[in-house]
Amino acid sequence: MELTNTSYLLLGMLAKGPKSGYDVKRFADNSTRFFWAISYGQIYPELKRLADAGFVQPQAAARGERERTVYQLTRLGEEALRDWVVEPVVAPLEIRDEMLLKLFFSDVVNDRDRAELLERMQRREQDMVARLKAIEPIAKSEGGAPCRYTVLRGGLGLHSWLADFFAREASELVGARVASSSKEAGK
Amino acid sequence: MELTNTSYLLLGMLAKGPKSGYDVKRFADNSTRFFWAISYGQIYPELKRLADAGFVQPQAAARGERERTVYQLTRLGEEALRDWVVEPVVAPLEIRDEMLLKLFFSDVVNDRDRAELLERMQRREQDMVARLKAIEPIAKSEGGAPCRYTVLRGGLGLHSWLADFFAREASELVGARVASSSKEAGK
DNA sequence: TCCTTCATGTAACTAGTTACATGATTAT
DNA sequence: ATAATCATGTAACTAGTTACATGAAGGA
Repeated sequence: MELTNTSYLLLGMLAKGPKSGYDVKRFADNSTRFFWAISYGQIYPELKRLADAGFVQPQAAARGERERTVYQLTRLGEEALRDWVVEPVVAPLEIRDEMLLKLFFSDVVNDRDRAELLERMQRREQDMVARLKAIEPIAKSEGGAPCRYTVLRGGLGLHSWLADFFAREASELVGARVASSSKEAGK
Repeated sequence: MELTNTSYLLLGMLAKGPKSGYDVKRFADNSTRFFWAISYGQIYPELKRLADAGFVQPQAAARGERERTVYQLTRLGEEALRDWVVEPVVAPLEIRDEMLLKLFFSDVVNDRDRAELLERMQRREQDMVARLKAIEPIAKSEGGAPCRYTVLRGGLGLHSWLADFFAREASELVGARVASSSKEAGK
């Protein structure tokens, strides 16, 4: 069976202890989703595939009347995960950003509109920094998983840098606009 | 007709002058592809759709026997592009990174393997910086399109920051390993 | 009582990539 | 010669999202 990165995401999640599909989603939304998003439409079918192939072991774990299945990583799953982590491939960091695309083409609008776009982008990054900071204490305290914290600090630094960059570019534009309009006024 | 971000990418490209599908791809691979990749499988059908809807105007532009169609932005296309750029939506910056995913789960491997992963990630970012630097002179000299250069500087700063971060993390790991092994030796 | 969270799932859809085919032109 | 680039296209595929359905449990 062919394992995709999304499969390994699931294996990795289960390496931290048995989880239901719901648990995985909840945890992923506070961690991996910032560099590898995942939806229920992938999680549930993929957990079944992984179970069929013996990488994970399903266990009934109902709470009262409410059904619940948790999956536990098998020996095979552990090995597959480790093999994947150490496999020396170099994959690109992929970025998709509609706002950056707008910025790239924003020569077709005036400075004021471009400055507003930059300010929106700055705010977006600030918001992201705030979100990441909110989960920092949890990530920090997670014993036995220092990597989560490392990755979080990376994201924090990255988005902080971007916030600064957009702020700088925006204020430069506004500054230039003020300067030229005062020149206009001085004429 | 519903326009997607990919449609606007094409309109934006044509705003810089009439281009064939091939031209668009070539230009995109040196610019937008770092934050919005695009393939022929999207370009050619989408150019036709845009032409049908009147956003672009196809023109036969064969070179010798070799067929060639260039597309020119229409008034309608220009307006659609401008409207899209100024439309005040806040979209997230999406990242997908297999290596970061590996790093996140790398608690399951030893320090040495993790350090190697970090070094590979550092090299990847360095390579990206080199690639971006190679196109810097072109982007800088492009008269009338300062935004391309702005975005490029952003990418350059971003990947430089990441290269430093991974280098720092890697050397910290290696340092700790050396320190602990010398402690072992000192016993 | 009603809202939120817990919990599982799938069908339909959208976006995007890969791999291929075809053939002219230009550079080595 | 022949390799690289120019140029257009599509069919098949893969990945991933969205929207929906169902219903129990727990807290306000």
